[in-house]
Amino acid sequence: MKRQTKQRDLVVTALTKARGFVSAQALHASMTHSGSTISLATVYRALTDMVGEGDVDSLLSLEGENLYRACSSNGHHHHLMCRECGATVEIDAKPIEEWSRAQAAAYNFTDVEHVVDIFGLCSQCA
Amino acid sequence: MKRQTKQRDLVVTALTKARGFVSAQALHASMTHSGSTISLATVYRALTDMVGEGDVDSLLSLEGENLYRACSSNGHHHHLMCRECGATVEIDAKPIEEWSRAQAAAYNFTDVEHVVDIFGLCSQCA
DNA sequence: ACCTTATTGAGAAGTCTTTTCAATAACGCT
DNA sequence: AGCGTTATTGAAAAGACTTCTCAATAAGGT
Ligand SMILES: [Mn+2]
Ligand SMILES: [Mn+2]
Ligand SMILES: [Zn+2]
Ligand SMILES: [Zn+2]
Repeated sequence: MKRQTKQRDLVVTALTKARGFVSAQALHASMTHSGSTISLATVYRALTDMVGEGDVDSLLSLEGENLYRACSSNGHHHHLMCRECGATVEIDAKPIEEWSRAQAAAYNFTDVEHVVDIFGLCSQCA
Repeated sequence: MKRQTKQRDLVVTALTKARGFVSAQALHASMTHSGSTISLATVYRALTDMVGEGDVDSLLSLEGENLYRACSSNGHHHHLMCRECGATVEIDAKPIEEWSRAQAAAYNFTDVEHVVDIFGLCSQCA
């Protein structure tokens, strides 16, 4: 059975305090800076579990690094993210969903999933 | 000045023969299998250069690996790709471009770029 | 042919992530 | 509260992908 540990709680807290998407390493660094002695491996494990349970969103940065965020929206949605500070806006995109489905159907692709994210500079970082 | 080498030509040839998107490592493996003694580093260098010159498209797989393809379309476009065999369909997405711009503007984001790719199983792999 | 220097091959190194395994601690039970 | 089971942890090793280093090679202009 799944156990509730201090470490997992700390990861949740730290992730919630983060402004936007953060990497596992950045999160671990900030936790360490705050006095925690949690290991990097445990941060990775916690984030991976949370993503699997749907409590946390993840996406690949343009550099191929996994970033994580405790999103407020529950359902499927997309992101507009500042590539400088990580600030993130959650956006619904019904037209995208339709478009994606239509394209897949048109070319007889099944079991489809789409990656749709927008990266830019927020007004503060611009 | 840029020099034309046998190795670069071989990479172009191998990439063109590939059905869809392939990783640098897969491409190198297939070239090696075909008798070439080109080094992996050179394959990476060639692909990186070609992407920079706009002759080759690249995208991040869902696992975070860089994949490459010699696309037929010149301009900006997106991809519907089989996650099993790499087979790829190039798709225009005017509505997506508009939508992307609109979202960025609405939230005062500048210097935006979007990642829009659809992954699934092609009819053969399904 | 010769010279200059961009390019190559081979391996080392870098970065992100997962795995291993012995030690620890969460939680159900008494 | 005490106990036993076993999920979880920390630390280090390993794995995967990519880039870098540097001496040797070869492209291409003269
Ligand atoms: Mn989200
Ligand atoms: Mn393309
Ligand atoms: Zn910003
Ligand atoms: Zn396929």
